[in-house]
Amino acid sequence: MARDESTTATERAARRATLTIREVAARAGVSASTVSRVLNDSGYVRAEVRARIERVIAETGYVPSGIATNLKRSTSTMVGVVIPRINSFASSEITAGISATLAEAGYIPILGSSANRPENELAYVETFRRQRVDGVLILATQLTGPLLASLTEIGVPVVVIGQDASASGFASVIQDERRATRQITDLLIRSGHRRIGLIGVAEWDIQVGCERKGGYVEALAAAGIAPPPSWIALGGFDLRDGAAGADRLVAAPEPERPTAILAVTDRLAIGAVSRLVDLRIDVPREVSVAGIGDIDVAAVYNPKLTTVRFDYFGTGTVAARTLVAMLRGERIAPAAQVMPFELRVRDSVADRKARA
Amino acid sequence: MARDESTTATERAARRATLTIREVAARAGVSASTVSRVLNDSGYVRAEVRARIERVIAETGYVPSGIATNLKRSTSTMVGVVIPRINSFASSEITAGISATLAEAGYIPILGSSANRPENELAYVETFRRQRVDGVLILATQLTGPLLASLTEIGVPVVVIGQDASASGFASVIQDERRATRQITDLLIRSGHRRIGLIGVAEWDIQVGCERKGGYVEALAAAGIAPPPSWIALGGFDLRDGAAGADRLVAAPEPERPTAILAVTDRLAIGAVSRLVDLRIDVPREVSVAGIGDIDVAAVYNPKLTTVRFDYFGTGTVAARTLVAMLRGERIAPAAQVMPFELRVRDSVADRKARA
DNA sequence: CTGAAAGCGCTAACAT
DNA sequence: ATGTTAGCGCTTTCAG
Repeated sequence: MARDESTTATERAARRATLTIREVAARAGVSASTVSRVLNDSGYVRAEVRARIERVIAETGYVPSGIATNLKRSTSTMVGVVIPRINSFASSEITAGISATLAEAGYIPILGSSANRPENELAYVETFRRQRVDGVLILATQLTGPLLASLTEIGVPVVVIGQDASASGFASVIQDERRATRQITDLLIRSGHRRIGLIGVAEWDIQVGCERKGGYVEALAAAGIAPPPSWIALGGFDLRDGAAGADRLVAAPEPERPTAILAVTDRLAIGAVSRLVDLRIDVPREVSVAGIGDIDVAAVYNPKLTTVRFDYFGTGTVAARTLVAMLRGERIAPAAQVMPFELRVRDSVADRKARA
Repeated sequence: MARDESTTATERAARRATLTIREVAARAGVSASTVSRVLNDSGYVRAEVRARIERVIAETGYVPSGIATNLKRSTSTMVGVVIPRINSFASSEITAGISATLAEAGYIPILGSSANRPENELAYVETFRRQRVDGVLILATQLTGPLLASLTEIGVPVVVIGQDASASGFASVIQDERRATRQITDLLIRSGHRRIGLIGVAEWDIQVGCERKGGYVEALAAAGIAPPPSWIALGGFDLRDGAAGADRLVAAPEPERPTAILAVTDRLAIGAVSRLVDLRIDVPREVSVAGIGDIDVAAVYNPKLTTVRFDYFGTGTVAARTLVAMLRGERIAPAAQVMPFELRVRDSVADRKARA
């Protein structure tokens, strides 16, 4: 690819002005409509003429303007996707699932990564509305009133991920956070633990903050256990927050010091284990740790992490498929589809009954 | 938000047909041009008239069509982003950096996740071209001839990430893969290791497959070491590939069995360590392991992984900033910007000299 | 300060 | 089988 080094690729290309369908038509000696017909393979075109047009297209490298087509057809083949943080395991898996499904159906995702700021989420939805996307997929931190209003007024199909917005009229794809958390907490209880700490996150996060904590509390309550405040450490989503949580829980006064810790996220669990190891506290012999999510490294962490698996990629796939169905005109009830989950019992939880 | 449950949010919204600027103008008793002026805050509009128009806009919830604006102005405020696999640590960090920077500059990313398929990469670039994006950011698996041609012909600014395409006239943002790998290999050598195995990936991947392997070979050569085939295990990017690689290297005949393993990726390193642990081989006492990349869990893995840190988020930021500068008309030379890296010495590599 | 007119690049009746 | 015409919804001279 040796070239004139004094110009950039971009400069070279810029010299060739972008062709229009009319210019292609002129060069082929036909009208624009005929070119349009071969472009869209619609209507009748004599084989000879079609060949001539195709040759001109090939020679000139003409690419029709999607913008003009969109304006004319009043569709855009674009789907707006709002994600809180693209650089997290769950979000990126969901996005991958969405992207694959959308691509297959001929739609292209335009992405808004909101950095967990509700105001950004609203701003992206507004942007999508201007850009006249054909549909919206949203994984929102918080479904605030204005956001819901904007989603309603946008006037195109919307699928909400992660939160049940069916009461507001939106098809939703959700995880059963509460039940999953309850089951993993039950597992800890069944393993003979009674003093079970929680490393959680702030409660403005509906799923992870509220639902998961709720599941934990419910499971304990069902076993007749009422967790004292010293068992609960709330913070952010960072690995460090996991470490800080471990510090806090382990510092509880001896009679109530937890023998097991449930972290609402695998990352938090890993942060916690790492800190416990630093503290020379053996996991799981002295303290058991369980996570939630089953991120990829959970299975190869040392010790291998006991957790509950959510199928994030599948969640993205299901949401995108639902949207595509709506886009095709199928009438989808505004109900919530609940994704399945699965306990993954590995090595980070010890059975106290066996020892007792 | 109690509502009539028999209709979806979408259906309710669909009843309101989308307004046009002309309808807004009619309601405000002015012409479309005047509405356009207030929309874009251009030219003069009497305060009273402006207020009237703004009221109509607020009441009707009118949102101008970005598509029409784009067609008229022949820009799109959209930037095409091609990424091999959105659901990987490095890619998602890069994308996050891109997304944040682009948002700040008023551009919105449209995303193509190519699943590591060169043909998809080309297809996305073609799609971007049709959609008349204002610029392209591409992290390609392979910069094939057709891809390069397409990027040249697209006629808008392009920044290539991860590979030096400056010879083809493209501004590029790259990591110094070879030098980084060479340095971490040197670290292993300085720690007293002579038999150093490599867990690598197939060589169609330029950066990770070729460059990193090259750095490893160079460092060994400089130390007068010629790695026999039994030291090199090539595979994919998966955690399992790391485990498989560990199996292979550890099975080398005793006199040449590696005392240290360099995995070209932290994930591979973690997969390898996990397998070694299963095999009851102590890391780092019996076998040292180092990775490359410094993914977030590297610092909290058990043992903490010695690796080299690349700033992926920053890479995305720099690439996006470069593109934005080009978009603003600055003349950017088609050169490669090399991102810095940093050795991260932690606990997974043992010093053999100390013991000897 | 405001309106009329032209047109961005394409498609889709409607003619022929 | 092909061309003509009339816009899609907006912006932007150019007049007034």
